[in-house]
Amino acid sequence: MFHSIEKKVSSAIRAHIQARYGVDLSVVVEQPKQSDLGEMAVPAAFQLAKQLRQAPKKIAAELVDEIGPIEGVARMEVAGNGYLNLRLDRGAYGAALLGGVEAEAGGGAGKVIVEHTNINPNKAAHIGHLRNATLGDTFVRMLRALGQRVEVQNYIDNTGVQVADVVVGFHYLEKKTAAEVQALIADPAVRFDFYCWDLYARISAYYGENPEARAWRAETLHAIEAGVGELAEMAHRVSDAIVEAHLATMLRLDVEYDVLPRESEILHLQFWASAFELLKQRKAIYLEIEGKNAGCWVMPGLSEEGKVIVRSDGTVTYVGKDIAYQLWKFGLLGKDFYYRPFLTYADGRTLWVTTDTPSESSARFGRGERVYNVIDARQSYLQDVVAAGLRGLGYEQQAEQSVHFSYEMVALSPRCCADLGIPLSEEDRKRPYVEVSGRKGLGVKADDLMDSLIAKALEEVASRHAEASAEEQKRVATQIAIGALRYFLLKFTRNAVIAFDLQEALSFEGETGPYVQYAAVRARNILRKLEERGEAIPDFRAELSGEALGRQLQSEDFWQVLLAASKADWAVERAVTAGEPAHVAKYAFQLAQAFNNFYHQYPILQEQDREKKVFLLWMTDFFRRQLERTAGILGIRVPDYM
RNA sequence: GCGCCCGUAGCUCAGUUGGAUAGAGCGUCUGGCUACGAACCAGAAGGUCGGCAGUUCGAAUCUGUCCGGGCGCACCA
Repeated sequence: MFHSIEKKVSSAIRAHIQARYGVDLSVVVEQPKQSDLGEMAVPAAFQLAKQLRQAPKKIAAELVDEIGPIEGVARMEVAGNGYLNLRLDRGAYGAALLGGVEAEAGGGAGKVIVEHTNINPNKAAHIGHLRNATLGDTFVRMLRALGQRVEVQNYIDNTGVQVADVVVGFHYLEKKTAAEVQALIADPAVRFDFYCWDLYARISAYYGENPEARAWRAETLHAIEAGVGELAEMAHRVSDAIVEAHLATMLRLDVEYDVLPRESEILHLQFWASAFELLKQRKAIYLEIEGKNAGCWVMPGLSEEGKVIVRSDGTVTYVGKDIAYQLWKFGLLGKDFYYRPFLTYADGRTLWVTTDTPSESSARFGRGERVYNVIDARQSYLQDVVAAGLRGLGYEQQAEQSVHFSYEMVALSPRCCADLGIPLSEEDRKRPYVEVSGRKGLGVKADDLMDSLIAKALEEVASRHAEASAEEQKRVATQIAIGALRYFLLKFTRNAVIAFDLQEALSFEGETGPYVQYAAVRARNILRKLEERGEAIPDFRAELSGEALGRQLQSEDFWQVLLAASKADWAVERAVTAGEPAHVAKYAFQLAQAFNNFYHQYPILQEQDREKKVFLLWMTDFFRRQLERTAGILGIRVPDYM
């Protein structure tokens, strides 16, 4: 609603300026700093001032006088040194919202692929992985809210070094057979992903003290690649079990995927061989004959010596495989996976996994028009190499459409380490934050964190709703805990390093998920109470005329709340453009804040004037819908009560 | 050495791509429960936007430079 008026305003002013001054100006519409300045501000006169060599104030005055009426706009005035401030026709605006005139869903025609999570399947997920998944999942929800077709991929590196290391741990350190590992996986008393977390830290430490043990890793990697024998069998069991654990962890956060492309299939279906041929044919890489990279296939341009893609022993590097995978995502590889169903989500959607054996399934993935890779900022160099690979092959457009959706790492604050009993060196204690390290087993496990949050929320719920059943309390507490966690991870912009602090994350007050949930719960409570007292929810469209809306919206308070609530789509659209889920989180918080204020100031159910009461109830209902929708985009559920 | 990111209230962070008097949460202090449940609301204090120079009507935002911190730059992934 807001957005469509904004567009009308922009094009009307642009057309007028074109006709009157012969200048084509892209007219920007801003939000005034203070609400009493109106709903929209246009700084066009400042831009025109340069070209026309006239005072901005004079130009602005001319514009106000000469532009005819714009639909939906009640008044236009000059403010400050030359701002054009606009005030909307409140009655008409309210009537349009009441009538349910909603913005046309206008996503792009092509499919967008978002790849996120991508955790090595060799140990439990930690908070860094949660930031990745929450950012990716929220961005997916944002795109879908705008009507965009989106495919969610979670890449599984099930044949890599990290899986190999855990296998080495089982085989060489613990002397376990594949069958024994399988028994461990099946043992309900063992958290297998937690077990591997510790084992991975142990084997990493062991390599440090016994460098010769790295030969075990090489041997294991070969076995995995060949796909036969005890070690390969074990790798399979381990990675499959950990993938299931990761999916379960993510499901607690309401994060779901469409397909799991796996490294093993990329290997078996020879994706690399196809990509290698392309790269050679189109001369995107060359065989180095001298220097330190002699004997390697190298991609030029990124640094003086270039980036090695194929090693002198003929094996391909990780980036090389990533280029092949990226080509597949755009449908440029000339090869495809086979797929089989992996699991079915509660809403009936199927999660597919790649396979190398031909199957009947008609599932098809990839062929995206635009690809977002949610990967942390430390890998930006490698993402640049992948994009350079596409360019080298002549796929300039696809390189443009490959977006490294980067974010900074989650580290631990020194205080948090102390709280968790993690010993720190003298040096680390002075740092602003300490980096999480899987190799050192240093970090906060995702499931542990969620458990702590749920326990804390449960205390609060139990103290307020002792009458509710234990099961119900648990459900509400879980929704609150997850809301708190997702909001916490989303409220920072992507390039801020999060110095994770347990006490801060456990907070349910102030700018938090529960604050947002609470506002929506309060709105619901009003409507529920009304019905409990035997009153029906009024037929808003029948009872509220345009005049009535205009009358009620004279109140600055009411108008501001309604205006804020009507901007949900506008906020999401801007956030998508900026690539910042944090902007949606901020909007949700501000909306909740506006409502809490309104709620406190106006006792709606006590209102005696019928028109006003109906109006206030409508506002409440409208607010509730908008906030629930926005919370949903953030992946935050609204509990039945709090 | 080269590249990227960061530096804004005591702390943690926003700041609509160059606009109006720089904002929020936490913390501190003051006040508010008649259930539309206070996981809330109202108010106060708190700033040389790291420093300097430049670009222009106008800079937290752009450029240069310096200071301080972080992360990358493998025939690892």
